[in-house]
Amino acid sequence: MPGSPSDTAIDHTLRVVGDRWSILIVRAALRGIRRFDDFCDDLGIARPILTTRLRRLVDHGVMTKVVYQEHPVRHEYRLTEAGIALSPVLVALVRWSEEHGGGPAPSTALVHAPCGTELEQAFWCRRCRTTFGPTAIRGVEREA
Amino acid sequence: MPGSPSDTAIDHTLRVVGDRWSILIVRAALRGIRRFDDFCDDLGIARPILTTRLRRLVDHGVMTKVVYQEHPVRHEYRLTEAGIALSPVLVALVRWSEEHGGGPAPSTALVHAPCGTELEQAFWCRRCRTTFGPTAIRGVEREA
DNA sequence: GGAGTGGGTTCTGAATCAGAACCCGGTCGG
DNA sequence: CCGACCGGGTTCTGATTCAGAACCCACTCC
Repeated sequence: MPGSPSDTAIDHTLRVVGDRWSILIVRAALRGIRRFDDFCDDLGIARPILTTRLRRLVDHGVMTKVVYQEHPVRHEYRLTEAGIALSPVLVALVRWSEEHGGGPAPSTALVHAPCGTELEQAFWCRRCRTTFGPTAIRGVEREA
Repeated sequence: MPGSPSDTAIDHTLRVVGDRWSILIVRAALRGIRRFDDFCDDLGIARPILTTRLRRLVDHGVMTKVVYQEHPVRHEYRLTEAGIALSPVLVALVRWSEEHGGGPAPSTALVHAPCGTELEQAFWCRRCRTTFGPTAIRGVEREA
């Protein structure tokens, strides 16, 4: 239901994060990882690929490269607001992995920080003040 | 915040849908596309790649290949329940594309079917009965 | 029996991936 | 002041994967 033929916005997004590594990099960053070598170790990604992925993410405003000390110059990579805004994608993927992905169960659960209850992800209609599932979604044409 | 180092469930999922095409194929399927050539035309994907992607999606239970007529035998590809359950990922991606993706705005809006209001996607805590954003998420270790 | 249709497979070359090795500026210990 | 080390890369090399065009085949329709 999202979009019409050759709707290119999502296509553009997938060019940025639509490979096996970028999403995992964002996920690692959400867990607090910031330094080149830590990404390497955590993800088991080859260094050259990490280089290109980080550069691409920076170019597209998902992460920023900041100097955290001079003498010697050292950088770290942080998520921007836009990067943090990818969380729903991550959460949706984690959810789906748990329920349908097969493979080993993840070792951590995602919870609502204030109360510790496992979170749910839902579609929300502000007019009806109700949550609903994917079958209640429709796509409508929007004027250009 | 999702998961711990080398949490392989999401990794496994990304091996299935973590390329530029699979997600777009699922999106097309959600729009009602079912036949090989229609996927080709709609997505502008090369045929051999579509072949491998469809096979992979079928192998992993995201889609099924069903015969919709004999004489001559014709198949179509439909989403399974698991495939439909990928909607939140799609929606999250579309949302992010609209807000942060740059590129052209999508031509369709996603709405709550019964009332036609544009939908929102949120995290929901059933205990607190409240929605919240990504900054209120925490990951906790789960016992094996 | 010739054209058309659905659903592919087989060729090519180009781009991308993965890993190991190397590099380079700076700092530290002796 | 010399060698080892660390963070953050780049450069090589081969194995996959991508993309596109062309081809194939069973079947139907005219």
